[in-house]
Amino acid sequence: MATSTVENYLKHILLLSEAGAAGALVPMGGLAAALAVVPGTATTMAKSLADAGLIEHRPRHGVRLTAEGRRVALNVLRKHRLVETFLVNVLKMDWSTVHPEAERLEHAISDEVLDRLDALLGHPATDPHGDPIPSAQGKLSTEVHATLATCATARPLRVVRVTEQSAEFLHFAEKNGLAPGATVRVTGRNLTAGLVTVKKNAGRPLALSLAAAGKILVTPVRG
Amino acid sequence: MATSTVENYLKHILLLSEAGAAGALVPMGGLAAALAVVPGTATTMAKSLADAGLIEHRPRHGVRLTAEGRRVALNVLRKHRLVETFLVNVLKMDWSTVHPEAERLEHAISDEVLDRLDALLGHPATDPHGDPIPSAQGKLSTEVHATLATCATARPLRVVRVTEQSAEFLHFAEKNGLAPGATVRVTGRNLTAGLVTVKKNAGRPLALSLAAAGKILVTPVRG
DNA sequence: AGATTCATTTTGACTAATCAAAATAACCGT
DNA sequence: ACGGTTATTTTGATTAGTCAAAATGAATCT
Ligand SMILES: [Mn+2]
Ligand SMILES: [Mn+2]
Ligand SMILES: [Mn+2]
Ligand SMILES: [Mn+2]
Repeated sequence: MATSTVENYLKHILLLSEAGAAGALVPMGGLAAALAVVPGTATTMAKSLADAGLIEHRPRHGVRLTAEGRRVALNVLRKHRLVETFLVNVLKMDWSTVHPEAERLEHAISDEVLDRLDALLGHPATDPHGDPIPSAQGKLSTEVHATLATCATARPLRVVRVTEQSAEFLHFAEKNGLAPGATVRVTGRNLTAGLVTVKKNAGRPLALSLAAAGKILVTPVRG
Repeated sequence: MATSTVENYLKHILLLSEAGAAGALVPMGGLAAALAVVPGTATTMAKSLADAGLIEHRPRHGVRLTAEGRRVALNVLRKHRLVETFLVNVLKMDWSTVHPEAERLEHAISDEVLDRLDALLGHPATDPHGDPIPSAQGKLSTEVHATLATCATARPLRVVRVTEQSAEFLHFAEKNGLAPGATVRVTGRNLTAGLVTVKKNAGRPLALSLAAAGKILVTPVRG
């Protein structure tokens, strides 16, 4: 069985490669940063993961998951996101606090428990943050969404995902009605000032930095 | 934070000391066996737990939990048994398979999740095996029960606890109507042959070894 | 009491995971 | 094509946890 450490490396390689261009190598620097280890540690680990056939390591360039590594990573990610969903939907925990819990639980639950959680929750497609939950068959939705920093202005939008796990940001998003499911409109965007203004249906306008706006993924409201 | 290893050592010291005489030292041999490590490993660990103030180590004699060690051990045991209860009552898993799951989950859930599970389950007093769940305040029921090997014969009894976690034995107990809640009577007991015969209300008699019978704890049926 | 047995501790070695700091290779701008 | 900047890898050391096997102490049995 893969250790928690190995699972974390694989999961983060998956997340970083999903974030980057298709087929691109994940550089060691980014991986080390994501795992909060020093670069040399990531290199050492990369060598051993490559020996185990879980990743492909192009020295000095980066790493990529093998088919087997991807399978393991998707399983861990599925556990992570289903656990978050369970903690919020069943235990009624706040969506801003469940990430660190899931970070540990993802390594502790069996596939059997995973399946039962999935059934209990009604086979959800996304977790409380709108992050897609890999299917039992290992399919991970790659649907690409606009963000408050890039979407069309003036038209009504539905928030579908918040790509940040810090409690601070999640609290802020919730407090300001920017949690998944909410409806908003972008009323202004100033690229040079790096500022985005949004408005809730009947609310006061809210200003966001481009960086913050880029973390709120939206889709045009059907209608 | 205590590592999983430390938590396991403390939990097993607690279980062994509850099993033995009050105030008695837990010998290293038993501890090593319970943890499935070689005796030297247990000794090494005992020294470091003693340094951390979690146990008292009388070299060549055994170990005992300090107040702080007991507090940690009870918290882990509470997590273990509440997790087992959750897995059986909510996820509908078989009582014979939940122990190994809980063995890992007990180290992964926070006190926050623990409290919410406890509330979700309605503050249960015992887990699916009848094992008492330590209270949030750290009280562990020490109620002592008769077993099928020691109880009065002929009179109707209620099974209250099964003190074995192997799937084999639990399966056997369930298949033969000896799970907690069941009603039985001891129809015969031959100490020299080491055999106990029990009968379910309207069932065929069942023969058990004294060793097996000693693992089924019972209480006289109120009437 | 003395010798034997048994449990416990010690010693030396190993694996997984990590860091600090030095060495090295790739990249980039001129 | 060269030199400098930056990312990556190497090297040497550390910590937690473990085992095998030798050494030691406690207990038991004549
Ligand atoms: Mn994790
Ligand atoms: Mn999430
Ligand atoms: Mn455990
Ligand atoms: Mn139990």
